[in-house]
Amino acid sequence: MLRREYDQACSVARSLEVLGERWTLLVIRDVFNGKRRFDAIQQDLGIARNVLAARLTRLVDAGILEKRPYQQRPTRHEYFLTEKGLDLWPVIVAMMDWGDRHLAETGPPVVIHHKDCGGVVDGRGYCRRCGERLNARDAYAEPGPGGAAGYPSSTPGA
Amino acid sequence: MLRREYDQACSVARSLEVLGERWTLLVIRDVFNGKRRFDAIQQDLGIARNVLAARLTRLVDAGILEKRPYQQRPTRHEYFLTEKGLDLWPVIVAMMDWGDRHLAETGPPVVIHHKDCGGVVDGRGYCRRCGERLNARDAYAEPGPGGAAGYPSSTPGA
DNA sequence: ACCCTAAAGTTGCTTGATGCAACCGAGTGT
DNA sequence: ACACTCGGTTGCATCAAGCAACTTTAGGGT
Repeated sequence: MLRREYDQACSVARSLEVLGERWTLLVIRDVFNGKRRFDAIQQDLGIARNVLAARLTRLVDAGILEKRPYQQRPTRHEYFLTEKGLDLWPVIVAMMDWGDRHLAETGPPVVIHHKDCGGVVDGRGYCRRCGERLNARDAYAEPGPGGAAGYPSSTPGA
Repeated sequence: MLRREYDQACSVARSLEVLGERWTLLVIRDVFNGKRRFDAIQQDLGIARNVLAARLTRLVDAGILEKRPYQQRPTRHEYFLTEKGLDLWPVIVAMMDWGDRHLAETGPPVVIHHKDCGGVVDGRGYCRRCGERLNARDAYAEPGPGGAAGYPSSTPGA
């Protein structure tokens, strides 16, 4: 990105300075869906490896992801969402809902469910069945009628 | 953008194919805030004119903005949000809320209010005072304690 | 010993999107 | 006649993204 900053007194602009680069939100979505390792994300997105490395370090620097070693010698790490990262859940949900309603012809490829009651989650992050207002930890994703592969019933790890 | 498509069966990815380019969401935010003309948006964002032209035609093609002439000879137009564009309001609200909570040190630069009761709108697009679930037409933006210039009490035109 | 595989990147080169400034065309103001 | 406005378009330079090859530290097979 040429000039990374948008220089605006606006929280949308400030958010986009961190999230607005190509691939960034899809990387975050993958981590939400339980893909925590470099190669898993790289293969899922088909993103260039150098670009993925740049995005991950930037997200770690921004406090959105956390890098944790899961083995030594050789050291291998996984990426987890921090609280700040988990707070992005409503953004992802709102964007998914908009795409479901305006871009998906064959129905939603992915449906989000409420863990406690199994109800479907709406575009504002509320459970359609019990009406509860949810956060990232209260929900899980599953393939929908639009047919998405690679969507395990994953929970956002923290 | 090199490969515009992310090629994923996911509504987040499909939404980002339209919205994910640099500047696009800020252009939409400006139209939400009543900036409907080319030069108004260009001066507010400091975006290159050719890039703004490209974004606007793409957003019109995508059915998010609508181009309407407001005078003849010479023909001048304004850009308005369509229903599809107005439906992006929850995305903007969620992103603004995240930035307010995690990036704004001096308080929110902009606060969204409920037209009917004047209450403040939360990150899910609900009125904190009367509890109503709101849409774009129910709300207006005003400068907040974080100090944002150029935020008239504007309503999203349609 | 030797070869293959794996994870998590790094390096170098090419391609394409962005930034900048200048220009254009139709009409208005003085 | 001249400058000015709005809504762009054109040309060129720069920087980010894409791609493939390479690296490091290990384990497994023969």
